Amino acid sequence: MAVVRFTKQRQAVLEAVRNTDTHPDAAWVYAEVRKVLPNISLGTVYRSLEALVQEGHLMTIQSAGEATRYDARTEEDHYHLVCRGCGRIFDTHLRDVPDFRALLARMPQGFSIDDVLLEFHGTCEDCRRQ
Amino acid sequence: MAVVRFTKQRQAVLEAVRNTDTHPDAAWVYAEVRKVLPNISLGTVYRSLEALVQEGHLMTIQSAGEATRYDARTEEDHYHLVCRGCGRIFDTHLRDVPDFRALLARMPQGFSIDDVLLEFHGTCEDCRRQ
DNA sequence: ATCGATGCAAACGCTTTGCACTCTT
DNA sequence: AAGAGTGCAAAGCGTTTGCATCGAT
Repeated sequence: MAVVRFTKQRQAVLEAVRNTDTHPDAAWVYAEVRKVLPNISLGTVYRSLEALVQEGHLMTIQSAGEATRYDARTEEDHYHLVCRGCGRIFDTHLRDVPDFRALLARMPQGFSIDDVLLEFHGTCEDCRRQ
Repeated sequence: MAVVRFTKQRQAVLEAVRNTDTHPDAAWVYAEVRKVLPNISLGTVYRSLEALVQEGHLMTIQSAGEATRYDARTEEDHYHLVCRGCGRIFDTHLRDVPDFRALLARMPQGFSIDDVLLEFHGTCEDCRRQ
C-alpha cells in the first residue's frame, strides 16, 4: 500500500496554495515555495500538487488552453467565475445552482457520474470598466 | 474587415468533424482530412478549426489534461458525458439540467457571464463491466 | 493584384519522466 | 534498511507561429 510521507516540500506546496486566494498555477507555486525552499524543483512541485489533489487537499481548475490552477478550498461547495479579461478566478457560493449530484440517478446511457465540471466564463467588474 | 475565404482545406476540416460523432481532436481530424487532401498540414488543421469555432460552426470540449476536442453539433443544447475509462464522449439531452442562462441576472460581484462550461465526468456502461 | 490561407518546420508552454541520490519511516 | 520522495535535465505532447509561397476573391 502507498505510504505517504509528509516531506517539507509537500507541506510547503500545500501551505503556498492555502495562503492565497488567487487560484495559482504550478509556476506561481514554484516561485512561492522557492522563497522558503530555494532548491525545490518544478518537477517536485508538480508531483506534490498531483499527490495533494489525489489526497483531496486540493482541487484543480481547468481553464481552456491555460495552465491548470489549484484551489485549497475543497470542502465548501463553491463555483468559479473565470474572467476572460484578466484571467482572475472568483469564487461564488451560488445558492441558485442546483445540486447536480441529485441528478445522477437519472443519468442516461448507463453512465455513472463521478464528477461535475461547472465553470462560468465571463468578464469581471474591473475589466468591464474598460 | 475580415474576408473569409472558403478554401478546400477549411471545407474538408468542417466535413470531417461533421461526419463523425466521436468528438475528435485535431490529430484525428488531421489524419482524416489527409485521406482527401494528402498535403494538408497540421498547422492548417489547427487554424481551420480555430476559425470554424469563431464562426460558430464548431464548438470545443475541454477535457482536463487532454487534447481539445471538437463537436459540429452547436445548435442543440446538449451536454457531454466524458468517460474516464475509454475517453469517449457521449451526448446527452438532459431535460433535468436547468437553463443556466436564466441565472445570469443573479450573478454576484458584477460579473457578466459569456459562457457556461458544464461537463459530466464518469464511467460509461462498457467500461463499468470490467 | 491583393492579401488571406497554406505548408513546412521550428519553437512554445505546460507537464511528465528517467535516473541517481536523499531522507522519511 | 527499504523505498517513497527529490533534484535535475531531457523529453513529451498539444498547440502556435514565422516565413516564403500559393491561390481565392
